[in-house]
Amino acid sequence: MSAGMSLKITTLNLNGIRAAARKGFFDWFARERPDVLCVQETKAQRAQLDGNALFFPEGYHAFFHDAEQRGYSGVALYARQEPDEVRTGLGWPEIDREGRWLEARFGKLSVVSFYMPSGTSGAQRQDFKYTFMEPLLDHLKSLCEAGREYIICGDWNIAHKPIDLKNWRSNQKNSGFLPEERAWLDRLFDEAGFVDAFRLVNLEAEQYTWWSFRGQAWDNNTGWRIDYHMITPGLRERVRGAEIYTAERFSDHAPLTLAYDWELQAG
DNA sequence: CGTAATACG
Repeated sequence: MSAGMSLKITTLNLNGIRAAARKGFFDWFARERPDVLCVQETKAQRAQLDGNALFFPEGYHAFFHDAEQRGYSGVALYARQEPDEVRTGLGWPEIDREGRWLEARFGKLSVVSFYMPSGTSGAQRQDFKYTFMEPLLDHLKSLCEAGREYIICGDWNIAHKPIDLKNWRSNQKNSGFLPEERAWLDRLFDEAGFVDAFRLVNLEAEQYTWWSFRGQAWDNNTGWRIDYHMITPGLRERVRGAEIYTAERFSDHAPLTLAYDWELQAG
């Protein structure tokens, strides 16, 4: 019987870390104080943030994996405890130059900030997404089998089931809810063994994490659940609370926080 | 419609 500590982890696609900061995101972060914060779409280079204390909050170690292209993509991770090791990228140049993967290792637990390519801008980017998904599934399988526990947080850019978006009927031919993408998530769960930690503890409808800026999507709650904590099966029994924070709006996504019954090992 | 640079989501 282990009465472990609670580990609180938040993920959020910021749609620009500087814009999110102007909207008060770092005030929320300071109030909420998760143990680990995973963010995506920083849309900034490290050099554009250096020297601004806002982006380096007291009590946190900050790590960045920027895209080569200015103002584009990029992920980051903030941790109260210093990780034993940080790995940026997957070792795949096509993906790594877009800054989409950052892993922090704490003992036998890894926390990843991940940003799946979007296919919404056209066929070329959808092909890029599919071309990446194929080897990624094998890679995720190997992670699941490696004897470590993983919490892969981020914007996966795929809604899994009709319950995960408002207008599922009209979106079946749109990127993010294509049958092939949904089947890939099925394989992530059924073959690789990953678990959608939020869905494990919350079975309600209309639990969205993204709303288009266009029209009145936010006001009408016309959303999609495309941000996830994907966890290895060993963590299944350790998921405690789950919350999507919508009281304030820092970007087109909402912060997704889960608590785990887990104590980080001292480095 | 929004971020951040003239593309991408």
